[in-house]
Amino acid sequence: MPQETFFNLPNDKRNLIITAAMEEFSKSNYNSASINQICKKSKIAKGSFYQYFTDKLELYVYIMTLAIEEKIKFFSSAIAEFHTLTLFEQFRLLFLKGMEFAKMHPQYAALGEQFSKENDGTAKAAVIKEGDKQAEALFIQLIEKAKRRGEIDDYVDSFALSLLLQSLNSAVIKYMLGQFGNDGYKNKEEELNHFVDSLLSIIFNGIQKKIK
Amino acid sequence: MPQETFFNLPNDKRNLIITAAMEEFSKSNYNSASINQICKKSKIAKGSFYQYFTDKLELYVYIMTLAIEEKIKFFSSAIAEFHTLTLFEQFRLLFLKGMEFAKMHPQYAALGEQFSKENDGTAKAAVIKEGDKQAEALFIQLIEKAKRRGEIDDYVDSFALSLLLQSLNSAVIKYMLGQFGNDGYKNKEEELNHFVDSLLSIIFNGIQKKIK
DNA sequence: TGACAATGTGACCACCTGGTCTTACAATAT
DNA sequence: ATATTGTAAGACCAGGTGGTCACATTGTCA
Repeated sequence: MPQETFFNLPNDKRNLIITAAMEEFSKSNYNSASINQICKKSKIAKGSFYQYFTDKLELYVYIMTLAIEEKIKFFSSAIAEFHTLTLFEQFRLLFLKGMEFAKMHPQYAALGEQFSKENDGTAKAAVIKEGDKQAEALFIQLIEKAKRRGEIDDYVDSFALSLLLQSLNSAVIKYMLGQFGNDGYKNKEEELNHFVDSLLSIIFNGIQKKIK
Repeated sequence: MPQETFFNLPNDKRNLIITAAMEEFSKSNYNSASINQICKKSKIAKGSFYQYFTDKLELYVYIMTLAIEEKIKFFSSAIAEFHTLTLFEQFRLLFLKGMEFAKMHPQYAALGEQFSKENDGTAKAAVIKEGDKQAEALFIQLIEKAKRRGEIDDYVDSFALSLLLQSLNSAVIKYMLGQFGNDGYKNKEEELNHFVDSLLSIIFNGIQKKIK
């Protein structure tokens, strides 16, 4: 957590620092990200920075925590209504929400992308601390429940399916981040929806030609 | 390409440099990887290094090219017999070969992993140059052919399926690299085979409960 | 043996890094 | 008016970076 001096700052200045740090950490990994650049961008002196944060790691953890909190907040409403949905609808919602999140908060999504590529073990561990593997746990939970409801075949390997969904999810987000940012992604809504449906159709129906 | 002085080197010395560079580039990304460390590890002077390579980028491209060539060589025999196989068998072979490659050449696989995470656009572009998207092209080609043979349903979105397979492929390799390297992975053959079959079963048969 | 070219060497360069520390300033309390 | 406190500031530090260069060493041919 930052020092209190940081929270005593006028909102504008504090937000400027946060913005600058987010830009830097979504552009470069932990080692390559530069405190000097963040100071320059947010127009504060080096000495001031070290009165707000004890070191680089504290800033990194703080920024990542902000992104994670935002994402949880964004998804919580969707997850709340999960119990009323079939597994297909649950996955669909998860994918679409993920894409919507990346569209609405590309900065946060980019931070997440960068974090997933992070090499520095210390930095990664400091962010994760305890509650990691949430995504995997969530997927597996949904799958097992659907099995019990008889929605999907028992022979499906829950872990394999969970891994598949996770990697697919991140691939889609990465693909989206690549597409957006440059040109406008408006009016692509329909196209994206269709794409998600194609993916889910494969997973649910398989690709093998059915014998009729 | 390295300078001729590099190729005039005795094999031992040249290989030592290559090994050291591979270790460094698979541990750190382009920016963080250190020429000084590579020199120290391979016991050559800084000045000598710059007689073999004009700059860091040349070394990086050279090392990555070696890894790519090795991978292509490794896969080429498998791809040669593709026309005799069904799509399911093709995918299965591709996955198993990929895992075998990561097992036999963890160093090369780690280099590939690091490259997929690379932030530095210049370094990435220098390695890719023209012939990227080979994996995607290969997958799509296989899928389209299988469609024409009537092996899989026409309604399957080729691009979606290709993205699914790619992301799955990298996830499996990443999972394997995480497992191996530390403890021995011997005797895990059966477990890995089963895992691949689970994944392929999902893709081919779907997860939805069949009405009998 | 001597001359010449090729190669090895590490001190050195400018620049950048995360982090410190002394000084300067502003506001408040006495 | 003075002392105390909280903060802004940026010069400075040790250490690392990619890259250079003058010099030492070696090998080869005459």
